[in-house]
Amino acid sequence: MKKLTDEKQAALLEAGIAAFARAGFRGASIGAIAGAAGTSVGVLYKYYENKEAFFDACLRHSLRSLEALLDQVTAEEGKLLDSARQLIRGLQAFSRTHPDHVRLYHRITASQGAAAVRLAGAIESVTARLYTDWIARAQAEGAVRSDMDPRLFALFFDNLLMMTQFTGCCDYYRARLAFYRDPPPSDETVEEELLKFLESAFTLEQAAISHREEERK
Amino acid sequence: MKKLTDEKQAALLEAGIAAFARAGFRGASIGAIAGAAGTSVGVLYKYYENKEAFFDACLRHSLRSLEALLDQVTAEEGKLLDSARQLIRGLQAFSRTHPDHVRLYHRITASQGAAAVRLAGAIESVTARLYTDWIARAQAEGAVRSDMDPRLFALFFDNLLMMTQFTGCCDYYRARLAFYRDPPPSDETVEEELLKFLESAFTLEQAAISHREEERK
Amino acid sequence: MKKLTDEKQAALLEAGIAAFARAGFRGASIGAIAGAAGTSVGVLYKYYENKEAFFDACLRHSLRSLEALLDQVTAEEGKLLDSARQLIRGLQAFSRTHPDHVRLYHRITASQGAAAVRLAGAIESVTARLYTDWIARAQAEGAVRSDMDPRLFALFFDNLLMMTQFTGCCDYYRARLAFYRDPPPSDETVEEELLKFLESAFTLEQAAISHREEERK
Amino acid sequence: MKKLTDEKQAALLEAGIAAFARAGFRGASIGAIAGAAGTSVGVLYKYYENKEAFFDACLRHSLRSLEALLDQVTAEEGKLLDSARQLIRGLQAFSRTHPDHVRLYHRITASQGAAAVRLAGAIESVTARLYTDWIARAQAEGAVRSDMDPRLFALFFDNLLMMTQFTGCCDYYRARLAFYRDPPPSDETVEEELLKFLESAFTLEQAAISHREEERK
DNA sequence: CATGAATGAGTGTTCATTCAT
DNA sequence: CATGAATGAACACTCATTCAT
Repeated sequence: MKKLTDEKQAALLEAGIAAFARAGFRGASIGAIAGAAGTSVGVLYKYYENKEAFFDACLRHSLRSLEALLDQVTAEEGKLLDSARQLIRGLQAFSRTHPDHVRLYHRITASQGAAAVRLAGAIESVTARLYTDWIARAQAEGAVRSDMDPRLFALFFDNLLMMTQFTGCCDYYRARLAFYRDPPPSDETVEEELLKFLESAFTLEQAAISHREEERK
Repeated sequence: MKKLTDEKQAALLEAGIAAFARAGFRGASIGAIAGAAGTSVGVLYKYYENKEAFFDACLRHSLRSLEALLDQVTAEEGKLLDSARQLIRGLQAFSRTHPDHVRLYHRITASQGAAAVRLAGAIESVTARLYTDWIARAQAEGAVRSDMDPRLFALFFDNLLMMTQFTGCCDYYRARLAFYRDPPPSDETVEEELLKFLESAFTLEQAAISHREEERK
Repeated sequence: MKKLTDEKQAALLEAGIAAFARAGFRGASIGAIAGAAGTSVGVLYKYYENKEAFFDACLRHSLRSLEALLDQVTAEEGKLLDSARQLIRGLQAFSRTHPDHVRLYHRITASQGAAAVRLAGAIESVTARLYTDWIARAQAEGAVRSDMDPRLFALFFDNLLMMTQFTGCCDYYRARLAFYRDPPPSDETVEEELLKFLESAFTLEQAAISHREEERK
Repeated sequence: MKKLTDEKQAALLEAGIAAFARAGFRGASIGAIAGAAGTSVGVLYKYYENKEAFFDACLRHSLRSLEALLDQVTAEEGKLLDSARQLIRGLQAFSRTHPDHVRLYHRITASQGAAAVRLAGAIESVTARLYTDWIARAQAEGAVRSDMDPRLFALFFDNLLMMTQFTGCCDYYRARLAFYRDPPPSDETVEEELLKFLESAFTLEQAAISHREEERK
């Protein structure tokens, strides 16, 4: 009986994620979600106080799957760019298998107020420390330019990863991509080019400095 | 009374932008918007056929201010990074003065379906060409590494700019920033570090190649 | 200036009659009526306290044109059936030239409450007396069967005239006619048959009585 | 609770009939109807897609009771005037027990456009054939004058029945009746006089012809 | 304990009515 | 005195939430 409950709960959350991702908070209907999950609205309201609480639960559920992905990548220590490559591939795969989770994640970033702040903490506290550590360690090893703030570079790194993920799932970003490259590039091409971008962004301090000095003359 | 019309119209659009940014298309209430603008629903429906038409008008109004910014930057031809600096500063200023416009823009990117595609066209067709041209020209001049796809690098460039803008306005991204740097960096610091990031990402092909070759050994 | 006002007033009433006849009280729009009459809503509200008052005025105006028709027929004294023929022809002609007036008249009969009672008085007090007198006089002259109540026969007579008129103008009754005769009969045929119907209804007392007595045996 | 469903449904339809009869389609308020039926708007919209669908259901409900009456009269074959007497009595009783149904029927006859035509078909296709057949058969049997168009006489017959019914229910027609007979006649008197009227209208061809010929001399 | 019918507050939208110009 | 923009009450309709079964 308990297991049935867990299954129902998972079904509700998945149905909720799909509905909220597709139609947004207001556009999604509690009745339709309960129906899609094979239960009734009454059950949903036994577990969750109201629509907002259920939405939060969907978000948290969605984040848990992202966290699982990150844990996997974090486990294997390696060179910064190798880890980045793993991450990019993992996120691209995740986008293909769980597009609704990504779309919902994107919706989170649009929410305002205290809830947004709380949710940001749930996922970003991990990645921020992880990426910053990666870069700081690479910096200490001399593999990455030293005249930069590892925390902000970690942020830029994360920014590029997030946008790459959104571009794979959200209609707007997909349409936008077509303005840059039509037909759209393969996952492999994006991976390759993004790594190129990151590689030279992270390295090559001396040349950068000399380049800048030349310009100033 | 006729003189007031223009002011009222602007007030309606600003109130609409704020409301749509906060609560999304369905979540925003026409009555509340009219009230916030100091008018009545009837006036709104004199100008706009329905909620969707009003939403479109809000978007167009919002885009006009962004386009004005782009025009300004486009006007002054210069080095890629100088233009980038202008753009970053402009967007940061825009985020400070029109946070709701940025939030609304972010909302749009979360929408699904045909509307999202249409909107992407309205906004991105300009920037995609602009950035791609910048980078391709810089590449031709030898100021930018040649072993990259200018179109995808333009996309990454735009990605970083968009995220920088969102970070200045959206609660989620602001909270996220705090995990990377608390207290948050000043606009100037972000500008400086982002330019560093871009500069080395765009330049220094040889070093990048040699660096990669060394790693492979 | 006074004349202009009278013209405007007439234009308003005609526009109102057309609109109310077509769309009913709620369906007709004050703004559209004022526009069709070439004036503004303000003028309408100078003359009439509200929509209901204006509707009443339209009804009264509509009745005045019917009264004019009746006065004309009443003027020429003659045999009952000759007068009936005049009346039928007059009403048929009126239906052709003023269909909206007839439709509005039909709407009146659907209104409820004190207003309906008041309006009934405006027109029916005339016809009731007129028809009753006709029949009573014909009865006295021996031209009409004597074993009937002239007042109720006058009512039946009026009923048939009203329905004939409505059948000429109102969509429902026109469609209904098609179930009785398709293609619909000409005005002349209706006139002829209706007179036949009335003629034998009014006359032939003896035969009627003997016929009834036979049945009872 | 399920048992209540049928009662509530009937209550809704009756409340709807009363409201539509009083105020017309646009004038009647769904909220007020639901309130009068002792339920909420939500229930109404569970059963009916929209106001129009509910209006149609009210009409159908109303027509069912009329059809039941007609079926009853049709079942007992008999002399034309006996059937007419049954019909008159039935309609008078119907007017007493279901005045709102009759008022609604009268409203329908005032509607314009395609809806009116459709409704006319739903209602009149039955009666038109029934009455025409009656009269044609009576004509063949020699019980009714032969020099008339049975279809138009059936129409006049129906006209008189309809007006008799309306006179029992609609304020306007009731007030009008008072101008013909005050105090108003009993149902029995109306029945008696109307049958007299119909009887001689339908019969006595020879006398009619001779009467007419005499007049022409 | 699950269900889903009932509720009714809230939405977009219209339009009679007012009143500043 | 005419105008028609502004008002806001009222409507059809939806859907989160409750609770009798």
